[in-house]
Amino acid sequence: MANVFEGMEEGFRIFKNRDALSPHYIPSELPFREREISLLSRKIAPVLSGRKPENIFIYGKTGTGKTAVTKKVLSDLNEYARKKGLPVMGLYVNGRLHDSEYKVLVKVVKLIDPNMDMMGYSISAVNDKLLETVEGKELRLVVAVDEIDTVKRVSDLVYRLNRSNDEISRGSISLIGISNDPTFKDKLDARTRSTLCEVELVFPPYDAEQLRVILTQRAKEAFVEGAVTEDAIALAAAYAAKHSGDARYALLLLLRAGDIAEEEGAERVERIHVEKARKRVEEDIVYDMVSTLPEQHRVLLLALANMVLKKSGISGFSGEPVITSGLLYSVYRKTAEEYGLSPVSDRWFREYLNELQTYGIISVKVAGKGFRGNTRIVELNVDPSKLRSVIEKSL
DNA sequence: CATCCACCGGAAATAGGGGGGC
DNA sequence: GCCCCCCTATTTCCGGTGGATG
Repeated sequence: MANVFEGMEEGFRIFKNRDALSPHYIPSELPFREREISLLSRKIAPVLSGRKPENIFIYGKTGTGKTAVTKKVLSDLNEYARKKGLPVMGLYVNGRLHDSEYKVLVKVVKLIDPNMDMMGYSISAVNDKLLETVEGKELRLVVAVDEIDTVKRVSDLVYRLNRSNDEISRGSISLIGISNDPTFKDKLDARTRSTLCEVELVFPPYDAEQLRVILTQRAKEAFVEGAVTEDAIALAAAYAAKHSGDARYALLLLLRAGDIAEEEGAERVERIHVEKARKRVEEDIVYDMVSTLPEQHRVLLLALANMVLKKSGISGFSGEPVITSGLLYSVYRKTAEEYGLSPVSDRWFREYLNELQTYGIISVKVAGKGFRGNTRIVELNVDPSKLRSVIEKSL
């Protein structure tokens, strides 16, 4: 019998290193972010000479390089500190995965020393452990909390970490908060805002030309030489520029175009593959947002998607149907029951709505005139039919 | 203009899961 | 194993809020 792998390398004539296009890949060079990198590192640099850096707030739309820049700067910081033998540590925590003051603290302790797992201990025990460790080792920490807007009761976290500096005689803890929600800063109370936002850094979206350069650079790493045309790259860049300059979208587009070219057995990635990739990328993005959500959130979204598709709602001024929260709640209840789930109370439903809004999947605004009282109108920010198919598959 | 309605969101109460100490 | 502690998710309770209604 012939070797089962016979001829299989044929499939790899498009990609050389597919990972280079993945959203998690951190390239060694970040074009058009030199200014941000140098600003951020300069603001952090005092930590190397034993002073506590100011807290930093980073804001920018998705796919503007906030995470990549932060990770790059932190990893350079760690490398430099290791080389010089300095007790300096840059830590990265994702707020969506660690969405409470408690979870962030536990994660920070675990990042300092992977053997320390404080899960289950009281928050004050975790905090004491953290302070004791920082003081004992004279650690100077820079803690970056990505997607900080998804952390519940952020102000408690910011306040606690900041106050820690007063309670220890040696070492320090500085914060970097990262958010893509433009309203997040306004939602903070004045004291938290002035604490967290001592320094602010805004990341602008990329334009089409910049995206083209970024894609070209990544394509060099990702594709076999000559396996992608400049045309295809330019088109992907143009689409992404329209998509609010989102580099992640651009990379995903090229990745999917490559997949499609490979599936079709094409020699190289051309414009047509980028065109075809668009649909799949839209689904990828919806899937990304939805797949990690709890069941109840998905049911709620399914109910909403169905309502949008059926256009069954209450008519506003202009006569076009709008979906009020109360109406959505009753549809959600029915949907939940259809799937054999017990629906949550209306109070918790409102909490879900707010969470989904911070995730950016839906928008909620007060109805105002034309509607009774504090009624809010819910809008879906993604394609309803794609959302429905993704959720139905997952339930 | 008083009252009603539809919903908002804080606070307290409750259930449950993880963990230590003995 | 039992008891108590802490965090988290969820329910229950309830006092707003602001436009609609008569």
